[in-house]
Amino acid sequence: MVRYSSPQVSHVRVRFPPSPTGIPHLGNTRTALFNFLFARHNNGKFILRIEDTDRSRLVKGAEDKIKEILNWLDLSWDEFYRQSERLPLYKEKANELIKKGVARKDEGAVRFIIPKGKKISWEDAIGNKKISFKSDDIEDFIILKSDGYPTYHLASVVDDSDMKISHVIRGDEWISSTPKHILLYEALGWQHPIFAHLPVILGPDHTKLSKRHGAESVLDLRDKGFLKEAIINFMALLGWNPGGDREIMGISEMIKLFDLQDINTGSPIFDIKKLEWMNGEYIRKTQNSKLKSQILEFDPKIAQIEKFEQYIPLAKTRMKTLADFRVLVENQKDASLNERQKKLAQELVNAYRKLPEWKSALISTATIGVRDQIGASTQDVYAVLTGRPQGLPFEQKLEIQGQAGTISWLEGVLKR
RNA sequence: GGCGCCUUCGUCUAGCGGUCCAGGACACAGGGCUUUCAUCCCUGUAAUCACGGGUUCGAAUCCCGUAGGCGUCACCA
Repeated sequence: MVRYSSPQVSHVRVRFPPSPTGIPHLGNTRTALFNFLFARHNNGKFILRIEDTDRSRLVKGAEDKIKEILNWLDLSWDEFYRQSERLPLYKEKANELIKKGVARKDEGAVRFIIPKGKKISWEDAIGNKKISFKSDDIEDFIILKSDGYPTYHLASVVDDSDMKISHVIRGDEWISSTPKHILLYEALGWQHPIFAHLPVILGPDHTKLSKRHGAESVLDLRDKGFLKEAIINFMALLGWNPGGDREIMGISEMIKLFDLQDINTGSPIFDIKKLEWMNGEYIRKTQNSKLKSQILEFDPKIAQIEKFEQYIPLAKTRMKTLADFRVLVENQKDASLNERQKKLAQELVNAYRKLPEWKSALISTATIGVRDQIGASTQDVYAVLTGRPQGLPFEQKLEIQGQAGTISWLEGVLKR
């Protein structure tokens, strides 16, 4: 089936509105990604809005972390707002609602009055379905707290209108709040934006993502050695399918293909195995020079390993994450050897000393010769040479490591 | 419990009434390549399309129920 890019929607303005009460997890970050993709696909604006209206739950540094995540992933925003700086606007609207008789004072707070016997419905852009609620099932709710700050409901409606948000793309845990928002839009005489409620990502235990699931934020994944390109690609494909069998896709390709119509209605489950595979795919297709800087950025101390960059082509096909590089390149110093392996080490030292030239072909024949002469196995060779049962192709690794370095390593092994 | 959303291999998904006794990817198993481990290549296991009723010549695809899962019922977002 031939697929075409979906047509552009005009005047698209979307927002990502995290509350600075913690570090966004993968699910929240994917919501940001989808908003970003939608904005860029339609040549619209992507707005970052900090929803800091709950003073008691503010976490210091959270806002910086949110920005760090978006910046690292290159999800750049076009406009920035902070709700705590817009208090007069919310207060004004709350008062307007009181004057209209649709809100009332309640112990220092302001409560919105739900009209009776109304049916509230909207067409949701995810799954193209109509969702409806009865107003009688909803209770009067607070819109302005006694500390003068608005609740999410009032603030988001006022801001989305003020900022001319065209599409509200958010997690589907907001579905049951949406009728409240629609009622507010109506009471204020405004038209509501298009709603798109994304199924949330679940953990392996089929419940909401949480700390228990390990890698809960993109920053944690980054610290484990995952590449942003892989994370973005993986997150995008959780719940979104651009059609066909395409899996490995760059951000520009995603922007070209993104369409709310292609987002699934069911909740996907986060499976780190697939992310690991995808990360490996990205590592393999990254240019060596770029991989070098990524490894250095991830683990600056790698620079202390002599000629480390020469190992990159060898390590590339054996890495799932950037963290794997060190393990591949560095020998295991405290491995214990049996008698046969010690003998192998001794004979190897003798053989290596006699080599006229330190080249992989010569290293290889010498090593295999000793191995067979002693009756050792290839696993023994790796155990002796690296301290691990397997590793980078030894003759190439040894050539890079150098004759002197290799011999002193083996002598160290023999002293244990 | 009320209200709402969801339901195709273990997982991500394709599928929009016939070409599907359901295709791809990850994971897993076996094989090839190979001086290790990988990469790469091939093969395989795995979904009676949650279940039960309809509609139709024909349903994974449409309709209705049931079950299960998830979400939400705060002066949190």
